[in-house]
Amino acid sequence: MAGHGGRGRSEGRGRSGGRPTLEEVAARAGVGRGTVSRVINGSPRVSDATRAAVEAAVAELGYVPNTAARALAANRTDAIALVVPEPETRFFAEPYFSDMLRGVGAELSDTEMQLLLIFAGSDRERRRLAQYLAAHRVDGVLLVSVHADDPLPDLLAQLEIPAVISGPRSAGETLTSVDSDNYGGARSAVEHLLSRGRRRIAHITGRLDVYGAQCRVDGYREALRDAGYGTGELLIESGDFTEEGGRRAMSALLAAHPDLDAVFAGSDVMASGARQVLRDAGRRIPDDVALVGYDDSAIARHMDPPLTSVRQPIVEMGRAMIDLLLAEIADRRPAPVRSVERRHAVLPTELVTRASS
Amino acid sequence: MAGHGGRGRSEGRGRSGGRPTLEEVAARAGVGRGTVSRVINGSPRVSDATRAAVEAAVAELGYVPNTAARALAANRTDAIALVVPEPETRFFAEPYFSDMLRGVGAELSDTEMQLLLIFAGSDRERRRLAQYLAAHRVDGVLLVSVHADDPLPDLLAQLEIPAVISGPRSAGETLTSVDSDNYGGARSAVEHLLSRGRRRIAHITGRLDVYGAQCRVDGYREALRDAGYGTGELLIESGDFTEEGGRRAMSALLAAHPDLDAVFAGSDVMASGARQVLRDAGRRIPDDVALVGYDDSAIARHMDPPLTSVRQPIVEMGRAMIDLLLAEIADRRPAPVRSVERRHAVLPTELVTRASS
DNA sequence: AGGTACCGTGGGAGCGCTCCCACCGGTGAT
DNA sequence: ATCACCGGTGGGAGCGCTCCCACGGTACCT
Repeated sequence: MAGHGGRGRSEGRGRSGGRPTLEEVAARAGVGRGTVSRVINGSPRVSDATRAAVEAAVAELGYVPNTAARALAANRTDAIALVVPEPETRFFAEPYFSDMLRGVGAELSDTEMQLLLIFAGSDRERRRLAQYLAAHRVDGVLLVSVHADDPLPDLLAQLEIPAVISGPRSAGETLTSVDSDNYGGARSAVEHLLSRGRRRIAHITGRLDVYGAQCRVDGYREALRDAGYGTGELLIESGDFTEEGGRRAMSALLAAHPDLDAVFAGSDVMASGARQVLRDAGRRIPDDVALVGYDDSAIARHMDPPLTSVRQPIVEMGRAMIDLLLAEIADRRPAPVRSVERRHAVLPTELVTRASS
Repeated sequence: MAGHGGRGRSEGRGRSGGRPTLEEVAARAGVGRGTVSRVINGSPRVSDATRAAVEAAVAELGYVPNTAARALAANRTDAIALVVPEPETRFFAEPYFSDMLRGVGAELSDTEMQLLLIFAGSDRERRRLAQYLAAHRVDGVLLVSVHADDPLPDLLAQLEIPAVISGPRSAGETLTSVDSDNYGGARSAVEHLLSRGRRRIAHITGRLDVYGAQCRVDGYREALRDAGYGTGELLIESGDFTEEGGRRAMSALLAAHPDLDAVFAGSDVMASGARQVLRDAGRRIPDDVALVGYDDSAIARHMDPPLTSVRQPIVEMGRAMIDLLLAEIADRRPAPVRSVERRHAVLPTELVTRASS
């Protein structure tokens, strides 16, 4: 807290008060600055005896590296940001973020890296974030829940900041991405319904400008195609991930195909809307119509009857994001561009079977 | 991303790639480095014309200060930490933290300060935190939900890191603190019950090693004393902030004082436990026994009947914590010790009346 | 014996900023 | 006219670290 920059302190660098520096550790250990630096940073090019001497000096002096100095000299920050482009309320309300944070935190705990949580829900916060990124205050960025038209990914690319996105924006995502297997998850849901003897299976989609929702439609379509269904036998109605959307889609489906005996909804929330309409129409679940959702959220567990749903491995996705991001940061360290090919991790989903199907 | 330390880049500092530096801005504006620094930092000792010229150069070059360099030279980080000595799950589960974070974030948004969220639930995380603090990577610390025997406050004092605690650990708290008026909140609850004609009012306390719980007992005691009650007429039973504790305390109270007609519980959770016991004993709420809780949590709103409860201004407490912390940091900047007297803010509570009383 | 290799090491230079001192010219007091 | 003063300014020095070059020593080759 005491000494500041400037000449003002040239007289005797008193031992008391200030934190010890590399130089002081070096003097104590009877070696040079460079050697201490090598020990601190775990370089292998140090003899065991020297390393031991330095470590002793570090312990005696209670030396802790000055992060600012290191950041300045090495041009890195040892910090990464988890950017949440949502208002904070959403962050706390949805278990998705909590799980993600858990995975990220767990994977990061073996590291020297510091995680920053940044909300960018409002315009103001976004401007702040842009400033923050422009200042290169983080070595990399984790992007979750990004909308298709968000300018953030482009900004990151332009600033050449390593970034990993969860839920790619399209099949040709330019950023390194982590995703759950939406296609496979949808397939497993539909195949489950088929195996239960259902024959007229409808699908309520999410917003089709969301890539993941699109993949789920593909999974539905191909599962039925592989079961011998023709294109004309697909019962697809689009929702928008909301409960109201689920209700509307379900009403339309029921009107057009009164003989349907199963519904695969693209999210638990939409399944909840669908359930209301089915019940109002006098259809029993699962006796008359089987229902399957997606996300395996709290809604699914508390629905009446409990909802079969596709679980995404959110925690593992968080871990995977960190793995990829750290790799990308490491890659970029020596040469600006090396492995240009982007990496895309896709993690398996799991069908959680409950009474609704 | 390109240039590193060392001599390696001495040949021509090309405009492309690297971020502009203070020096470059100064050259562009035709002034000295010091002057640009003054403008950037809003010093008043700059003429309007010069300021305009510098600002133009900053805009043209897209200059953004290098945080690491500033931190190194000025010995500050422009960051503060919100330390949560709980596992992350608690953090997401309890609206307390969410509200607190909202207040803190709001108050900080006018500032250049960066907020770090640090969990210190496990031993491992705590060791990490200690290292973090020893490296002085933040200018100040916000401490929430700290237990009486936590060594963290001492560590902060020893490292001379400014800190503000929410919920002082005792009446003689050495750290600057922010609290809600537990005493006044309890008084208002009891006075409310008296005004509703209740005459035999019991109190279920929280853990008495928590200072706030102690204050609530004082409020209960003095409200009754001022209403003319003698010490012998106090009906106090201690809980431990848990639902089970609330049940136990309520059972004991009911056994000892079957004629009680009101209960003031030191938390909503304990009130919830008490309600179960009252109901099992055939007491109607509020007809036979009025019930009042503390915290005004979601539990209170969803209880049957909805629970009258004392609301704490958590968001405002968050704001107040930031105010005090920033003041403390500013104070300490020129002279290590100036205003030694600690500040303690106490914010008013509000009784939210519902059907249970 | 001389040459080459390599390991371990010391220390110069520089990262981009803040702080402070010195200096400038213009005022107002003497 | 002289001097002290003051607002405004330029730039040296230094913050603590990393990076890299240079250097001495040992080991191994020819």
